[in-house]
Amino acid sequence: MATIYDVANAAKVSPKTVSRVLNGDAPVGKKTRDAVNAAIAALGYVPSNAARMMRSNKSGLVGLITGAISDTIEPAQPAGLPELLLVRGIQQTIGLTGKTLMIADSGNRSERVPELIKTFLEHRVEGLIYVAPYHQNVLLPPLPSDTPIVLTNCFDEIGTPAVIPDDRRGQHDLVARLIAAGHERIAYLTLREDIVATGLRRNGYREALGEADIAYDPALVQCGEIGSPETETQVLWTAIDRMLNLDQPPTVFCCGNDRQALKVYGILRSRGLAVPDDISVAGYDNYRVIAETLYPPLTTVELPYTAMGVRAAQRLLELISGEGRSDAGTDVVAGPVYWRQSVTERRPSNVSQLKLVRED
Amino acid sequence: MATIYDVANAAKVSPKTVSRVLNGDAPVGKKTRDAVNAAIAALGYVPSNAARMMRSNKSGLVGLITGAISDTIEPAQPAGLPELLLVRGIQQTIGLTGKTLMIADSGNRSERVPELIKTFLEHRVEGLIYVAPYHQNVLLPPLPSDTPIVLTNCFDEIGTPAVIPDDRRGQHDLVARLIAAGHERIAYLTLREDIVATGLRRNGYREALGEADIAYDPALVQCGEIGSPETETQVLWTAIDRMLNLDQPPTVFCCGNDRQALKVYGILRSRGLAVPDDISVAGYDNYRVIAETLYPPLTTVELPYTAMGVRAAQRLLELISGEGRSDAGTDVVAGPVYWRQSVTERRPSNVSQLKLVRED
DNA sequence: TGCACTTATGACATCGGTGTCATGACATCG
DNA sequence: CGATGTCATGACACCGATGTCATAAGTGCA
Repeated sequence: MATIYDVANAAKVSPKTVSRVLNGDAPVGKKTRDAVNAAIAALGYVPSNAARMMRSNKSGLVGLITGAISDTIEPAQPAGLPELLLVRGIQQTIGLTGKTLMIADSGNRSERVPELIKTFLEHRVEGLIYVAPYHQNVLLPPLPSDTPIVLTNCFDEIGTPAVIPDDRRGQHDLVARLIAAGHERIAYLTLREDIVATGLRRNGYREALGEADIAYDPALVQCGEIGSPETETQVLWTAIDRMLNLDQPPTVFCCGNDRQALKVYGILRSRGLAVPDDISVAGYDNYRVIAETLYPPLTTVELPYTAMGVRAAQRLLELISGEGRSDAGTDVVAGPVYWRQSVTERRPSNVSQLKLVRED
Repeated sequence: MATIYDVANAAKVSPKTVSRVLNGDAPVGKKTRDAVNAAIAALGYVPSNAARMMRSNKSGLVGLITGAISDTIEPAQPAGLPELLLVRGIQQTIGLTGKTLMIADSGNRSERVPELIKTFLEHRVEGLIYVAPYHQNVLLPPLPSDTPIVLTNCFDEIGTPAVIPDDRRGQHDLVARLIAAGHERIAYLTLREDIVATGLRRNGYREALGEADIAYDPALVQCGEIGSPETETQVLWTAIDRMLNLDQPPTVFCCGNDRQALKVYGILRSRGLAVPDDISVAGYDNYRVIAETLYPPLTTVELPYTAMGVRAAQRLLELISGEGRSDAGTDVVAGPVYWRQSVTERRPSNVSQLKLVRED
């Protein structure tokens, strides 16, 4: 690969003059400049970032650590793709600044993370972003204090800058919207109990009910994701069955995610129930391939991965430029409700009538 | 950030000795080594890759150019995620070698590609991988001859090393399997005419029919993806309708991809047809979130993105190490058929009976 | 015409590592 | 006991850019 000296020789000038042409930091005579540019083109010269970095100490690199790309060789969950939207948002934002994103993958084995961080530090990245595959609590090894880091889709307990989804508000807004559409018996099929989102979303669900003076009925809240993936359909089937046989059965099923909603569509139809004429269904995530493609399209809440990625990258850029504060804490990002045809609009007027009837 | 000189001073040795401890390229006395390691730990020293690279000319970097991460700000296609499995396969394979992957994103605007290539060359990447979001023909700007490149999910007409999916064989194997299961009237809802895969897959479809001496019936092959995304459901509905009203209606619908199959499930059920009892459905891609979650689970062919990513990375590594040949042409990767409950097994014995009946 | 000033260019040191070669201290062997 | 070889270590140059400073040529103004 040609160097700046080769170019200087070919153009019969000093290396420093070539440098000036490249960076435009001092005026260069037109004839000289043309000769240099001609030499650069003829030799196919591309300046070396490494040499440049040695003097400037600016690498122009941002490191991204994720388990999202290859969680395992054969991912247990068939989902596990949407969180790549986070990477998309980050890449878009970082790319705009002219910096280059380096991606490393922990394969979701946290013991590999320190090694990846070391590689990034060797490349003198200006900042780091850590992306978790789902909303969770993490604990990362300490970093040198001059390298900022932003956690994305996760948080820790020492106040590291973080960007997480607003699970409580998402579920709240969806349920509030269902209530506005006239639903009162709102079933909720949750995700596994041990994930952070489940608790937050149930809070949102209860909050929305409370605001509408609807009593919380534990019989309407069941986990739809117990046990192994193989038994999942059976678990769902049983939970749905139980709820449909209640004295006051639900008029709508809220699902833990759109994938679960897809399963619920199939189960309900196998029982001869039409969506939404006999029963409404709502999801979570706005996983578009499912939500928009399902027939009828699925009402759901956006899990705002792309927006979170953008926000995380912005925060990191602020930290790098010195504007941001590393103690500014956690950003919570909410996503909108997408109202589609999987939920019926019952008339609000009917709602009050129903209430009256029931109060008789 | 501490340098090797700081460490040398702290350990009271020469920088070269520190270098030897780091790289183990020459024996170092135990006491000296311990002192050096202590100094490294105390100062939090991390060697600079840039400085290292200046002498060694080995960057340890591989560049990946893709439009797959952010095709546009608001992707027109709600799909556009599975091709990230390519990135996953590449990352896995590159990561094993200790090299670091740099990712840049063209945002699917090809005019940005030269700029991205330049950035990578400045970082002196050892090789490049270009990933297309779907199987297509591309034309990249020329590269310096000492930087190898592998095209993935695309190819060009000048014989650049490439890895593409075996669309013909995938569709062939699926149809052959359907025939083995006793199906003869096999409908085929294709993707858009202008994409490479459509032609190849139709060849595979015809080939499989030919091998079983089943006549090709153009009435059974219709494009399911004409016009805008909004009208897609309508187009599908019409195509399905037309085929179901044939004198000899199909017993199975092959879809252009799993997403289309998901739509077809909904349409068939709305017409009161049960899958698979009344009519069978097959997809393409093995997009697991859909194929495994659909009820009943979907028979489909794998579009072997992860395997292709692995293969592409392997080929690049061979080229970098000098083993591979840059004129070895195009690798075609086939994926297996996933046989699930969306297709009925008709008895082969019945098939011959049916044939007899028809020949009467 | 001479002096101050700008413009265009080059010489040289420097960034942080590593390759090459030299050197001093021991160990081994005839 | 001296010659030879091995081991541990250091001095120094070099990789390819760029910052600093010096200098030569040209420009404006008194």
